[in-house]
Amino acid sequence: MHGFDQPVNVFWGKKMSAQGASIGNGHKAAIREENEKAILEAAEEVFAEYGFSGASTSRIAERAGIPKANLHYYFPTKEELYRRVIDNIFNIWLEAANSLDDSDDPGQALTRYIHTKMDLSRSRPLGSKVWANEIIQRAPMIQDYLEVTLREWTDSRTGMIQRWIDEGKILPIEPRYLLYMIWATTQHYADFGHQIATLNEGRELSDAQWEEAKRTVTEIILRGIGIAS
Amino acid sequence: MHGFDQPVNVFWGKKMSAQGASIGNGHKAAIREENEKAILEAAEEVFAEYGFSGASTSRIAERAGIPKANLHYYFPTKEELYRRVIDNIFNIWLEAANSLDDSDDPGQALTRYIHTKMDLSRSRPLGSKVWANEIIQRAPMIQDYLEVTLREWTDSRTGMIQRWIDEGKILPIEPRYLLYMIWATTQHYADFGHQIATLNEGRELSDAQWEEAKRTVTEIILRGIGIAS
DNA sequence: AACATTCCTGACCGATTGGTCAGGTAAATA
DNA sequence: TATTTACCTGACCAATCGGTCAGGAATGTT
Repeated sequence: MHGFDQPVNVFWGKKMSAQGASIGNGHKAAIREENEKAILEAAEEVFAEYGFSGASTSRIAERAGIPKANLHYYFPTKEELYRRVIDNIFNIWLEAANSLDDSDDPGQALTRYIHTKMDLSRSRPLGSKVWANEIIQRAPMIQDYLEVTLREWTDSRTGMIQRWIDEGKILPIEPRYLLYMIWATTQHYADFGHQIATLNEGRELSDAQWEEAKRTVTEIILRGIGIAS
Repeated sequence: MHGFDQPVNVFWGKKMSAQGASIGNGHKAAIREENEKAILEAAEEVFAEYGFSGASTSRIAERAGIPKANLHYYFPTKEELYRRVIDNIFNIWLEAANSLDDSDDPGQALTRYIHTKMDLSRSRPLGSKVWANEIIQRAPMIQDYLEVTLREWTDSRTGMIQRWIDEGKILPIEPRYLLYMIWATTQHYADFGHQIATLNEGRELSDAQWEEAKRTVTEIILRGIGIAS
């Protein structure tokens, strides 16, 4: 993977070629920041594709362009690195979750939420895949997230939806299964993006196709719960 | 994992304890059938949870209750075993796919298809998970299935849906995205079953809850494309 | 210039990986 | 009963795994 038996001061040259040009200011803190970012990005890619057990630290290091030992300098264990990746993903998820609130009517609120989730599936598909892998594996690392944060959020939103039903704003359906449907449908475009691309003559959805998908999903769900469009 | 340094003819005793009582007729063919079945079941479990790269043959053998060497006697390579598992899953998927046909009106056809897919998610969640893992990993093993069989099936069904639209039986939506929505929503109950159970106070959905989920999903989708219910 | 701190990495470790093989046992055939 | 065939498995293999470590290089501080 790397050369060996080379003279010692080739290190400098190797470092440059491995890490690329520096970003500007020469602080140590900047080096740290830069390397941690590269590692976290590579880790998200590899964890998304292979899951926690299937991912190898050497593969992550390779994709980040650094030796494995250097990866372990910044992130002592694979688990620690994985937790950092999961943390980032969950925070992004939380942000999207906030877009579903009670500030306006059901149609606007749900449209905004569905669009936010769809956009997230396009801009950050890796996060969704890491999450999917984690759930498929029965959430060995994030069970606490599910039991606390996600449960509280879900309870509050099902309550909100139930109020919409009680006020006659939407048809009576079980709120939980509406939420699951929105999650499933929007995240499908990230998790199953490869299948969708394959069925699209091997190409990723174009901007226009993406907009049409968003529109179709939103229309079916809103009309499905009795909101005219 | 297994004992060692034991007298040779303990083999008999070990074999019995490892494989349990024989199923009846003592054909060699029966032994083969029985062992292959046990291995395939264990493999589906482990591949579902860890994906291809994350799964280990020793773990599969352990779960099947046989030594790893015996697993490799029946399935020489991990890849071969994986292909057999994938084959089984795809055949089941094909069976479900046949339930979406043109023999009756859109409402009945789609209701039957959604129910079949939902039932499959409950009875065979592992298959769905193996498939999900494979797609997330960009389908290294089943790309041919996607490009040929799945593509042909999808093209024929989108054509059928488009005809329904042209005949004014359902509202004009892009057929592809309707299919994706059905796949996403129904398979979500298998792939994300752990998350759903966690949000259900840690319990799997009861029979009644399952029926309500099916009803909710079907209602929203049918109403969403303009079929009254 | 001297020193301290942080960054960096080849070489290495024990454990586990997918897979092999010699040599055994059990069943089918003759 | 003798022989062929299929089944079974402990022990082993090279490769890879996650992780360590000694020690050199680069940077920051004085």
